Amino acid sequence: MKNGAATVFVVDDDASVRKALARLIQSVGLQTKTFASAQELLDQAPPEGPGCIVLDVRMPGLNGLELQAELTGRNIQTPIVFITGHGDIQMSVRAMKSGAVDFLIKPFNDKELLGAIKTAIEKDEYFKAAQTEHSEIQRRHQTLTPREREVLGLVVKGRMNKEIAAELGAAEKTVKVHRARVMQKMQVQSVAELVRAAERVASLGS
Amino acid sequence: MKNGAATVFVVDDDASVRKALARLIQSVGLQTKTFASAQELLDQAPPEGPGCIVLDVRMPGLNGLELQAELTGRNIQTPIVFITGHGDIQMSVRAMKSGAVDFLIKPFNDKELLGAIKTAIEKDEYFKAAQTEHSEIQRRHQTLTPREREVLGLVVKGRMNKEIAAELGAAEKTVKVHRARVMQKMQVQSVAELVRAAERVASLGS
DNA sequence: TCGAATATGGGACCTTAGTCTTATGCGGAA
DNA sequence: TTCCGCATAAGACTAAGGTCCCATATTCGA
Repeated sequence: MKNGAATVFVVDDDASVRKALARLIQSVGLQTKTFASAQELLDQAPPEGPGCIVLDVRMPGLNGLELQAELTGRNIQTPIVFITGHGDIQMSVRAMKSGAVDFLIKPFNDKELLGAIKTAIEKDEYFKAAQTEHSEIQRRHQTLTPREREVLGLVVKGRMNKEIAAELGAAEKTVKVHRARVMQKMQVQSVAELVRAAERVASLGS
Repeated sequence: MKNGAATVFVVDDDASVRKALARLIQSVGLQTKTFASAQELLDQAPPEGPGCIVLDVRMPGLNGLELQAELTGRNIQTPIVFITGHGDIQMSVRAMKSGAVDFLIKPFNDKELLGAIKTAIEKDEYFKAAQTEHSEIQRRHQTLTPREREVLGLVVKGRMNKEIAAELGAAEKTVKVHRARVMQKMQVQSVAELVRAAERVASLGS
């Protein structure tokens, strides 16, 4: 993975820790942005490129877990690596259940952290790629008219044109017209591709 | 979910804890089986119906994490709820990263445990259902001859018979024959269904 | 009120896919 | 050697899908 373009967002209220983390992370060629509090990160626009968040659990103001929840609420799923000096098991379990990539306790060795960051960034890259593809298909699906969506639904269920016509109370000819437009708008050349595209639309709500 | 038929496997080296857990779990109508050690559980045949494992981390012999790894190695993915008196964060994180449903520390309240068990059983039911369907499709796929598999691959890519014929160096007529047999053996009536079936085969290796 | 988007559908054709029957060649197992 | 599974394929259709061009009706917003 070309982690070179990735950015690691470091959130810790201790300036010296931020500095040390930034130095370590930069030493492997990653970009860093540091924040002294959860709020500072939230005020930032959501990141563009791939990246991850390295987050201290205990901080004044919003703590790490609260920030994680807030990000989830805003539908920002940048992977999070927690670090902490004084954590407990409940905290770590809660963080992991909420999807954290790792939860490290200080002092941790550099390799551990860098390994977790690498995993997190790869996860983000993978997710963002899937996301991009998915939203493109979603966009196309939204250009369909209601009737075209109905036809699409029945086509991907394997119905024949005549069956679709019967179910919708229309002429087979009309179904063909809708169907052709669906293929055009979804930008697919075959039923097989159409089925795959439709599966992805279905997989994340309409 | 009809958790009524589900079985909870309790593994703890302390007989009094086993007894208490069994009583609690049975009080909500679930079956229990208790084991004094990881090895005892492993000696048992893998469970048939839906269920989950409630597992103490610290035990003589194989500990909880080792048992989890061993089960994973044997491809048994019954969900695990860990409980512990003396755990640390590393342990909990490792358990969660390996897919544990929850990691509770004693003393926990009954609702917490029962909630985790409920989640775990639902997960198992969901997984087992998907598993069953998947292995059926897999079974059908294995009845295909090598040539039929090639044709299947190209059909679900959206290729036309004539294209498939060209790619395989065969007559279009022959492709039609293979294709018809593929539809029969995979027990589908349409290309749409075939694509979906093939996706599932592809999703878990050949 | 007028044009754009939507849904409808006929007619004419061509291309693909599917079915049924029949048949050949090959290689391995009994 | 004989039979079976596999791959091959032609002939003769039937049916299903796709593509032109064309035309009508409704609705809705500018």
